[in-house]
Amino acid sequence: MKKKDIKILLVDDEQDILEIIGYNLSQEGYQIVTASNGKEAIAKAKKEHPQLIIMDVMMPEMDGMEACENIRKIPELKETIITFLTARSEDYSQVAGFDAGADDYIAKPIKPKVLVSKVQALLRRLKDVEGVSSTTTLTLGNIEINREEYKIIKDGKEIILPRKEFELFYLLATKPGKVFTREEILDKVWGNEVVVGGRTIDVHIRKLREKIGDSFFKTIKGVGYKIEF
Amino acid sequence: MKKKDIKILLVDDEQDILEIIGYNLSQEGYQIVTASNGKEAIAKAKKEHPQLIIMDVMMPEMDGMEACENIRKIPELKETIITFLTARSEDYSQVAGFDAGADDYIAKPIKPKVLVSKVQALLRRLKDVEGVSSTTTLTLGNIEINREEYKIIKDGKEIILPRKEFELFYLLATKPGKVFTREEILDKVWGNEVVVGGRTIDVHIRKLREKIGDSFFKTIKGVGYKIEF
DNA sequence: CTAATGCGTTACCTAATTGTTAATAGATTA
DNA sequence: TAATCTATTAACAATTAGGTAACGCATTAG
Repeated sequence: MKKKDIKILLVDDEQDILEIIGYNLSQEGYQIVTASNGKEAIAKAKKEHPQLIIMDVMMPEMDGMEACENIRKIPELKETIITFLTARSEDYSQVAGFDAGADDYIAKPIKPKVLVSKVQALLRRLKDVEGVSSTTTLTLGNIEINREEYKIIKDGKEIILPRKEFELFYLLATKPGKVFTREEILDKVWGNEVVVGGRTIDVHIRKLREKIGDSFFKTIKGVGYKIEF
Repeated sequence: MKKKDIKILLVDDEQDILEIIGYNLSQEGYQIVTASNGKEAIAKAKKEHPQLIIMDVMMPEMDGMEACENIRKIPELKETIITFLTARSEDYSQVAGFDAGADDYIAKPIKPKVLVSKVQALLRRLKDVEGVSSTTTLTLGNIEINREEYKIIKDGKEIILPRKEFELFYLLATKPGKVFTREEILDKVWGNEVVVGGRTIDVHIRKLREKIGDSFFKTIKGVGYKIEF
């Protein structure tokens, strides 16, 4: 999905904030729709079907929480990402927003640049959904890989892997059967600038074999490794 | 909250009254539980967690006042509305009832219709609390988190947490199992421009481990923390 | 057949990360 | 205003992850 196809609904009772945030986001290429209270927000959300709603918590007429609850009840907007804007002082209410169905919250004041990168991060979630890996978990045979919880479950047993091991395993698991060359692995797991010795990958593979099971990992000599289920 | 999810505990030593009131309220769709004396009332209250208790003042074994005081001492029942049934003559006891922790009283005899509307009015109070400020408590296993009072109840014991600790705990508890990265935690609990030292999160986690129990908190090295029940 | 190459394995070292405690300044409350 | 209580930091301890060296084994090219 291209940026210009993405519609963002901004809801705040302060005109200034709508303008500042709106300006910055539209500079990035997003389509911006605004509303200045909860009721208006619901109406616009219904009409415009935005992918993302950024909403102040404290507003006249109908506050953000209530509006959020209402929006969540609209079937077409189930997939919409809702994030709150909250003043830093009222911090506990931030967390409270989740009950109302919010996906995230952002503390005010926020620098435009930070906001933009936050929005991008939030929308990435959306993209993923439309792309390939809709779920956070990847299931392969009797093994379940949960990116969110950073663990894998094999035959119901939970195995927690250190970062690098997890990433290596995850990489291989994204395309079972595909052979990943050493170069490819280094590139994706270690990053392209890091230089490590020649035995590093082997050692990590070994640890995975130990923890997950030898049989899953296949060495293709002179080429690299692959995973098989 | 729907009517059928609302549980009302009726306490009176006269079987007739239990039946009449119980019938009328269950016709309205409420769930009814009964007890015929104070002791039984406490036991049932503990077990059933009613939202509303309607209790006669004069009863054998243990009277309403005493039962009320006892019920008020049970943390999980802090939110329960207790109302007394009193004979019109003994009006002084009405006032006394508030000391015991009662929220209201109803004069006997009362016509069923009047009673029903009273009950509805009382429950509206409850609804408001749960509606506007969204759910007050989050329950996870044997731990109940009460956002309004910045405290948690574990195995019936109340633990009061300072703000930051509470927020951190609450954040983790919103998604048990999910690993929250340090970045994420800082972002949500401390806010996006606050800069704190590297050990701050650890220290807070440590305090939580101390107060709530070590076993709930899991460190994923190189990634972050998560909570498990 | 033998050397060369590539991979597997183990043990170990170091750097990074987290745990713990105590001290201090800032908030809050009585 | 004094008396707590909180949040944060600093300093140091403990732990763990990541990486490497060294060596062994297997395969293969010559």
